Amino acid sequence: MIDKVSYDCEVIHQDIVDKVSGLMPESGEFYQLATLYKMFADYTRLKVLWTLSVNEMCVCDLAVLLGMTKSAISHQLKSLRLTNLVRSRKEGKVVFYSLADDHVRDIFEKGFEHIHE
Amino acid sequence: MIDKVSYDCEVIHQDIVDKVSGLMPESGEFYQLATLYKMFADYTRLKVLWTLSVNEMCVCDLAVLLGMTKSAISHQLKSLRLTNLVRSRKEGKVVFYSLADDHVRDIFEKGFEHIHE
DNA sequence: ATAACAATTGAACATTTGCTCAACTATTAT
DNA sequence: ATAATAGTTGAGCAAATGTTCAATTGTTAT
Repeated sequence: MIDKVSYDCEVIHQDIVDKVSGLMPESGEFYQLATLYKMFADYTRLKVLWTLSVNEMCVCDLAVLLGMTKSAISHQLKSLRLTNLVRSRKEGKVVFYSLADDHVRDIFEKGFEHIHE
Repeated sequence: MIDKVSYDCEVIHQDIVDKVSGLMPESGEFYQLATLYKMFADYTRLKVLWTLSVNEMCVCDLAVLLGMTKSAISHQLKSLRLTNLVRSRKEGKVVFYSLADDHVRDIFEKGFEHIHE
């Protein structure tokens, strides 16, 4: 959480550095943001998120659909739950997962726009 | 690059799985997307990208601004170059980096929206 | 009670990742 | 030519990450 302070050169363009420096969000914001994008940065989690953006789904169905074990899926779902991207509801033995809100869909949209450019 | 095919259960809700399965993008799309989001998923790269979204900047200034060595920054810039998120122009000894296009800004916007919800 | 199945969990392991360090290239100034 | 500085690069290393495996919980059916 602490920014490193060692560097190996002097500023070349002080005006630009000062300008950007004055606008920079605090480091906590960057940590939160990095944590959010980390959830999208793994192949498996990405497919889980995309799937849930289409339909709520239980762990078992996700596992079959994505060709993984329930355990692997469950571990990833836990990460997604802890970062508040998905929520779950239990119905008997079955746990259904769905997106926590619509931001995920927005983020996907921008991502697809970029790779389809 | 090859999807695993082992899983440890049977589909429970065939209708849902079929529906989602029919809409699912091919795996290459997910790989591209994960690669894109990976660039946003690291604290340092995220700050580099944010900085460049404000102003073009040289390696040395980035290093001082972010409190890192030129080497560390240069390695990250290489990743960002290889994924086509930034481009560079050389002016004498100095190399200036800037965003390759506006998608980065869009993706940031959605990310900030989410963490500020 | 017992069996069966959905889901979760923690430890172990292999892979990936980001930084450091030292060596190197390229450009400019003396 | 030589020195100084901006930037790049590859190897090495420590930390983080994703999957597997085995054990466990919770719920339903017999």
